[in-house]
Amino acid sequence: MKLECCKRKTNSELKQTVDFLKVISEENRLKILCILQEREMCVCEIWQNLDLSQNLVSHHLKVLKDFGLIKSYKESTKVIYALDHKNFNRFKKSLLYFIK
Amino acid sequence: MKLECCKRKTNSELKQTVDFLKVISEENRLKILCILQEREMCVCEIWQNLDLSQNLVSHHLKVLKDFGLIKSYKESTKVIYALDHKNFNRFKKSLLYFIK
DNA sequence: ATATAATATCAATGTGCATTGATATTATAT
DNA sequence: ATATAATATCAATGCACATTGATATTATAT
Repeated sequence: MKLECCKRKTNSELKQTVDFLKVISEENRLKILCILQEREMCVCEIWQNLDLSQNLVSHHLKVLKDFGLIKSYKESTKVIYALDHKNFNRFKKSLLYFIK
Repeated sequence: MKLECCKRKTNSELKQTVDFLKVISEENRLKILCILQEREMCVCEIWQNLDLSQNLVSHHLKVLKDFGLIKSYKESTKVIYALDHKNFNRFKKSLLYFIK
């Protein structure tokens, strides 16, 4: 019989956790999350803290947003990004179940 | 001026954390770590809990071992793998610094 | 000596995904 | 109307890495 962490039900949660890990295991995305833990920020501010092309920053922000780790709203020409604390905490909690 | 988490010194620790994340963001490797949190095990036992070819199990074990997350010793024809708790905890702690 | 069990290694293939360069969109200011 | 600033999208490229199939190694048992 398989161990608890390899059973079907647990496994689907493990897959979600793996997806979370894949999203945050990219240097610039982890940095962005790190940055947004300070406070919400517009793209240009985030950009200043990284060494990336503008479109690449945009791309990584999209990945994080699509996964639900950050959210955004417009303020005139700027777009402000902020952590989605609720989801972020949910994924962190899930992760800690697998790496106790 | 860049934020704390984007400064040079912090950044090198962030890179290590990213490498850790890359290693554990593979479904089967995360499972293996999960399994070995129960107790140490030989390859064939680990194998029974996964749905992988033998050589692929071997490959993932090597990745985990090279990175220092697990260690092994021989017992006649078998090879027993165990968590390297010290390193594992070190990386977990590092990770939690970036995703508070 | 030979066979078998347990594990590791190696070369080849395929794929996901970060990166790049160019262009589009949206909103404000003149 | 036009220009500029801020951000997003798109197509193309390249690379890291998981996967596969075949073979090698190591130790025990007969």
